[in-house]
Amino acid sequence: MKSNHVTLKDIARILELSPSTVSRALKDHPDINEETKKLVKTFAEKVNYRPNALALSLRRQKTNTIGLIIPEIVHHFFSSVISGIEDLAYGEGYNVMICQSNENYQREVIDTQALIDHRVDGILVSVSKTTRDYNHLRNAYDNGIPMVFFDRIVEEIKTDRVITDDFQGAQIATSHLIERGCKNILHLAAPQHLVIGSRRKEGYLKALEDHGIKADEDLIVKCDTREYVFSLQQHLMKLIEQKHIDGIFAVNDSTAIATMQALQSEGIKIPDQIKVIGFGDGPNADIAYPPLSTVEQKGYETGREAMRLLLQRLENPGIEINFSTKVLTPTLKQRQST
Amino acid sequence: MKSNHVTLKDIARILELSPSTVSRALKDHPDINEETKKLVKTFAEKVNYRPNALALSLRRQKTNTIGLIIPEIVHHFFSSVISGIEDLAYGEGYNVMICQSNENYQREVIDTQALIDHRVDGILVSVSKTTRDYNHLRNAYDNGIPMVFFDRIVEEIKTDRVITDDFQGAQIATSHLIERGCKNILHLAAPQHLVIGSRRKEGYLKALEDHGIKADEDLIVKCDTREYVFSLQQHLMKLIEQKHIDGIFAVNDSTAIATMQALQSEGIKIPDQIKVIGFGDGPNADIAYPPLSTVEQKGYETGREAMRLLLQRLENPGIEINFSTKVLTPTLKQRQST
DNA sequence: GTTTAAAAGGATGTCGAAGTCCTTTTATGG
DNA sequence: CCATAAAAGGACTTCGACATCCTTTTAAAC
Repeated sequence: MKSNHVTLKDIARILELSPSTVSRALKDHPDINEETKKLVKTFAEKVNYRPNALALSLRRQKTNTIGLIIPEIVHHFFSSVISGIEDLAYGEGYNVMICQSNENYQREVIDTQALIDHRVDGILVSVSKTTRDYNHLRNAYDNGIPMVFFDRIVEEIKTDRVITDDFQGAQIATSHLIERGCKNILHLAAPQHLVIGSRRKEGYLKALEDHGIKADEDLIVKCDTREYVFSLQQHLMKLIEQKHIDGIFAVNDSTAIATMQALQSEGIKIPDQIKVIGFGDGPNADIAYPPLSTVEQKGYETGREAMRLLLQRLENPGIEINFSTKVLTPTLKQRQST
Repeated sequence: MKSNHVTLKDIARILELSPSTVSRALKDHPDINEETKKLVKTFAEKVNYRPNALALSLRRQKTNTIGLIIPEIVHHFFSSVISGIEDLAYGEGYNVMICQSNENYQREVIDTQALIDHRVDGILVSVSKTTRDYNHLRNAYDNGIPMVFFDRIVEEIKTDRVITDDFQGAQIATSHLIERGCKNILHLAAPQHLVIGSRRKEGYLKALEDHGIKADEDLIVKCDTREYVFSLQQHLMKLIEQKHIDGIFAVNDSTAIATMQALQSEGIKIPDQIKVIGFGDGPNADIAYPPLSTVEQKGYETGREAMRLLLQRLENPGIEINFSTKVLTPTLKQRQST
């Protein structure tokens, strides 16, 4: 069993024509006789001829492939992004080459290089958490490959971007808790060196301020994973009792869900005694008990927008378009936890 | 900003050498003087020269890319599979081209064709639920592209396979329910034209038989998605009442979880009144209320094994190796729903 | 009967890399 | 001093598709 792809030359040899003629017959070139065209087309169909994409790309200097660098496919947000990108890309005749950095800087560098080596027409990137140096991306950029950053952007590199308004999202979430009657709201926060960490905290503080509630530094706890919640369980319980916590805004859904589970194991009723809200709206929110209210982060739209911005550049080569930043506003998705 | 990739010819022109010399200098060919080599290498490094992967693939008749066709990336099982595949592939110098069929036959056909067009060296496939015709895959096969099926295999095409022992998994799950005291066990099944659908049903039946319980065709309901559960809710409730159902084995976790939610909304206590077990063990099982007992399906291992089988063929071209089927045995993961 | 052009198709070069073959220069042996 | 070979590097070809340029045949025009 060996590779046996049919080429133009093969067809030409068998039909006793020149490769040029076969090529033109297949693309309805006026110089070719109708009879000949029919003959060639019928035969090509019969032997299942398909032009070699590599040869085409090499010749055309265009691969019709775009590269995607993404931290982790397992996260629902990112897999939704992929769908958004693909749906648009496919429609326009582009393929997507997906690379998973696994939140690993080294891998991200290798992936970027692989995409450049394959001469992708454009790159969509969401950088890994561990990436501090951006030379690999700048390199792609310098090679003239259009790039669009989404979600985890690199501020140092000026290009198109698609981001979620984390500040406003957090504000919406916190305001919602306040409107549902919460007075003492705990915020489980992400590390402050991450943009989402600080922005979401700021939104939380802004909402408190807007409603005339004094912020309390003790009510902001660094805790952004499921495991973290359980290891802090004792501490959190003490805090809840001392501060009469009646609402919790967690920086992401899985932390929010773990928190609900921890509280329930201590006999606390949700939402009656404490209301909980998350951020992100993956499918977990629906599965949790009670279903989790959260702020919906639009993965599919993020992908679509990023691809749209990229296509704009690819379809208008040579035309200078000012870089734009698309900000998506997350929306409240109320369920039974608030 | 235009594409400005450096080529061998560019380097040759600037250094006033021939392209051949530059090519050989870069690969340490003995015919080239050390001085020249150093000159070329230094310069190549400086201008960030990277060979064009397209040109290389065309010349070598090998792309070092393998194609992956997968139903839906959002599913935890499949994204784990991807990780398993990538970890092995990267190490061996292969890139992975991921295509998502979205459980859509048409898309799967297009994806397969795209992979063939790109002349991937091999293909890993898990077929979509809606695929009934396998000509697109047979086509790839006839083109001499090695294939490995995983999880959702096609029995008609003889090639390497990696599957989970669905029969045994279902048997383990059902036996577990019986051992926990269930007498009337409902099975929410996948379509029977899917191998996982029929095998899991058979495992369920075998477990009943082993424990001397008579099977009842009415207790096998085709229902394999979250949405399906809610649309069948009335019907299921009637069935549960009439048949005194005390245990449910769902063909996958999300169906199991949705079922628990549906039952709970009708006031039924889990596991006290009805015990529920799923299949797959994604991260959702831990989040569900109560945490879902399930049969652990090994996504990462599945991907690794599939890639391993494919590599075996790619690294031994021309050598005939008998097709093998690797069967992974799932294990019981008991939580609080049983 | 010759000019002219349209119709139909072939030959050649290009994209980028690299293997095969060929040429030039220099050194060594007899 | 010539023969021979090693050292160093260039020319040519190939992978597959296709665009550009070139050739042949035939029919129309004068």
